[in-house]
Amino acid sequence: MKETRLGEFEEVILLLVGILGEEAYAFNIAEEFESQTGRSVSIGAVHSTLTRLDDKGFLTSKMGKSTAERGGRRKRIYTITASGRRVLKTSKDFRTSLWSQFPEFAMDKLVLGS
Amino acid sequence: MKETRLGEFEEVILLLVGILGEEAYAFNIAEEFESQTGRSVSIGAVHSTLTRLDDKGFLTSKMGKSTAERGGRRKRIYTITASGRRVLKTSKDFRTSLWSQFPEFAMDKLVLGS
DNA sequence: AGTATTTCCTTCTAAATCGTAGAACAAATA
DNA sequence: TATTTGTTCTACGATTTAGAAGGAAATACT
Repeated sequence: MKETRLGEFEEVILLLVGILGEEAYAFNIAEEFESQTGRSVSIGAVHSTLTRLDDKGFLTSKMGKSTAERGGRRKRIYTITASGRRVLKTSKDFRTSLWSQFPEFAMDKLVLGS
Repeated sequence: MKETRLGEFEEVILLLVGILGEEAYAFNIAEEFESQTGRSVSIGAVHSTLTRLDDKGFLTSKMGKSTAERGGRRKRIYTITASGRRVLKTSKDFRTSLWSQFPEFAMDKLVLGS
């Protein structure tokens, strides 16, 4: 429950949990990660990070219902906490501030998504 | 010279080097870091990160002249490389993309610096 | 002038936390 | 029971963090 720092991988995973909403469970997160970054991750990496994020209080989890698809095992669904949102926001604001001070990126503010 | 991943602290330090320009030497970077983040860093942390960033080819360094102030020892000035710029840009674009997908942050795009 | 002291800054050493991979295990359907 | 979806456990390398040790230039002191 100690609010420590957020590593780079941790931050991405936390954001992905926020983006995926009800679909935020390890396997899915790993797939989303790969499709968004193009780089591959091991499922173990995602799981241990999720656990660490949970320990820090940035997210909580609950077991979901098992679905009716073949092998559809019960999933552990993760949800971002208020504390998690806060740390993400802080991180975002900080980076935005830094970028705006770096001459080369300063004007990128207006060219989002290019 | 292997272009590996960029940790969260590494990214901030690299950005700070870009922002500080000719004044980018360890001590100064550490001070700038503290004033911008409010969190304290040990000088050793900065130095080892700078060295690692150098190894990865994201920045280079050269010894500067000693200044005329008391104790004004020669500084090692760091400069960001093209590869460093590239990795920062990639990281920035990636984060921007993720944030825009997180409902809660999606519209923050227009409210920079708040 | 010559030496000690202070200040600014880097290098080295060590330890804790984060990031990564993959094997082992569990539950549901066919 | 075989296959598929998923989680939990075990380990190790890389990043992050701290602080001690060392070194050079400017100032203070005799």
